[in-house]
Amino acid sequence: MNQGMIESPRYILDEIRMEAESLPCTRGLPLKIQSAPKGSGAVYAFPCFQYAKSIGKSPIETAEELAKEFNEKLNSDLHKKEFPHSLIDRFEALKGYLNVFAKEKALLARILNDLKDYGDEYGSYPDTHQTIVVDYCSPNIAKPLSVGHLRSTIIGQALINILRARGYRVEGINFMGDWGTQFGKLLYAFEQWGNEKKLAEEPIRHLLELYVRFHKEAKENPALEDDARAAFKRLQQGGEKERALWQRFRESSLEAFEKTVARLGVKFDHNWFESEFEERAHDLIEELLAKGVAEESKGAVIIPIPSPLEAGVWETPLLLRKSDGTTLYSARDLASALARIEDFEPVEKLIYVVGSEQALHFANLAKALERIGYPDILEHVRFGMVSLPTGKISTREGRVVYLDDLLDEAKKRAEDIIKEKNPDMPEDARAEVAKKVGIGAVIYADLSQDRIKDITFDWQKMLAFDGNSAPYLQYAAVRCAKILVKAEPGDRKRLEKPKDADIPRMVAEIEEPESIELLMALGRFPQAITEAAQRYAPHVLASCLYDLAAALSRFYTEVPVLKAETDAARLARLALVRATSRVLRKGLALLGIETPEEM
RNA sequence: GCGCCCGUAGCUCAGAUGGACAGAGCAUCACGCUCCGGACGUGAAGGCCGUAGGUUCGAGUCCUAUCGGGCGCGCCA
Repeated sequence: MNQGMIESPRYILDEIRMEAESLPCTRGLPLKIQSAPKGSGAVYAFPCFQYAKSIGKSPIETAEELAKEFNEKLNSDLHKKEFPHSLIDRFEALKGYLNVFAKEKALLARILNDLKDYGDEYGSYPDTHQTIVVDYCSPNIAKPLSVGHLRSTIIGQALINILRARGYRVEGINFMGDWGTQFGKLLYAFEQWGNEKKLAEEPIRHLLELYVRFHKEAKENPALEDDARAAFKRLQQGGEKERALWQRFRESSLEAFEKTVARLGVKFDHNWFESEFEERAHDLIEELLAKGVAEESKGAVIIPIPSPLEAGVWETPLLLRKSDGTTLYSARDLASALARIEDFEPVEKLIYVVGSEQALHFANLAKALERIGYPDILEHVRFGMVSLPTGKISTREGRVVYLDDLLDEAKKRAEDIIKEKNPDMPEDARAEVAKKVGIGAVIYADLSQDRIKDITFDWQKMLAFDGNSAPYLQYAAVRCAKILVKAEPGDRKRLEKPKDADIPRMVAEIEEPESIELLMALGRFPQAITEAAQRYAPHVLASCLYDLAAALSRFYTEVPVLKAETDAARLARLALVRATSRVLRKGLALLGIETPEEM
């Protein structure tokens, strides 16, 4: 969505890129800039193959010629006037690539400077004045949160945080499924087998029991389905008894959901209910019929979807209203989408963090919105299915892992490890740390990989505590914190109130490859936020943080901080450690993961 | 039957918009604390990127077939 957006660069790497791209000689040439590979020493590169071909020369020769020309331009008075604080040192040709080298010390100084100036805001971007509405979690009442909803919730929350850091105004909506024929089933089931006391004490478990029992009995006796439909009809028509009971299902469920989700650090901006769009859906259907967007078909109301390939061929339509006159989920979803557009006007995007299995529904919803006048507004941020080693998750058949159980187990395993690694930690502190580490591990296990892939649920993997895992990142942050705690008060004061003059002195001290690599890893953080936001891909941020933690671990073993040879070196390294600590914490927080002080 | 998604090291995964030798973690083997916490670091081994064609100066990435797995396909949500 940000592609082509012109913004003044806020961070150093973007600035270098802009400078390289705006050299007079690149204008008009078919040169695309890209990041240079890691060990090359360059920051950016222009591949010259295509251009070389167009002028009929070898890429190697072309790159060499361009390097010569670019270097001349770089040293010209014109360029120096346009970029008085130029950050590009030189261009070098290598194997058909034109590599852009930054002035290393200036680059390092700028990163340190950005870190100092922005403090905790480092990596964040200014307000874009654009609003994005994110639909996530969105469970069905009467079903407990299973590990499937875990994905929507943690991906959604991470995206919300990342988009906000990128400067978007975000409204997060939890859209509760509290309407539809299934509530007829529950109403009927409660009348038959319900237990008042259980409903008050354990609403979700009880509703699930009723749901499962209904389906079991309905298998033997299909007539129950009719009873359920009748019960739902009474609810729709405002039957007092049904209304009251349904209201109780709703309230107790929402309360339970919010409690569970709070354990993941998630709090919804808005709780919307599907049932509240029933009336609007009816009105909308009439309006769309009148406009000719919707039409009747076999007694139902649909929005026809033409095939993009063949004229006259129709694909599965978006079904709005059943032949019995009741609205369908699609209609309520469409009405709610329009409500979002109105309530939060102007809206840039409506994002739905929902599993891939609903791809068709959202593709059709997007086409419907397009016909109503909102093209390109809906974005289905899909993710793969979670299955269990024993097979597909099935609430009806009791094949589920509940979110609460998973989080309990995560905490327990983390506690065992803390007991082993850090036996002196007092018990109450241990419980608190175990919560952050265990739940962090669960969140990271999901967010560290591309969301599109299916996941087979695996305790081992969910609760990985070493290697590329949340605890590894948290551990790196904890090591930083420990160094800072042990630093002399005088040093800490200098770090708190740095002077501009400190920075050149620090840069002069940053010489070891581990230190430079660490600082460069810090420099890449802002770009990771941009890319993660553009692609709706939290794993881009996760992998940037992993690289940073790995750089810190190498730095930690190779470069002494408190026992540095000189005062100046110690201060410079302390500044690196402090910045790393902050960035790791912030990055993890964006993913929805807390960092303990010790572990 | 049609449509969408996935297939990269023994296992779990990065490699978006085609580009410089395909990278991590786990597991395996070998190393490393007189020094800020070893939930760590260093190294080794491990790959015809499912298969076959094609486009391109260049393909893990794009196209076409094909195999394997997942999901979906009008009155559920």
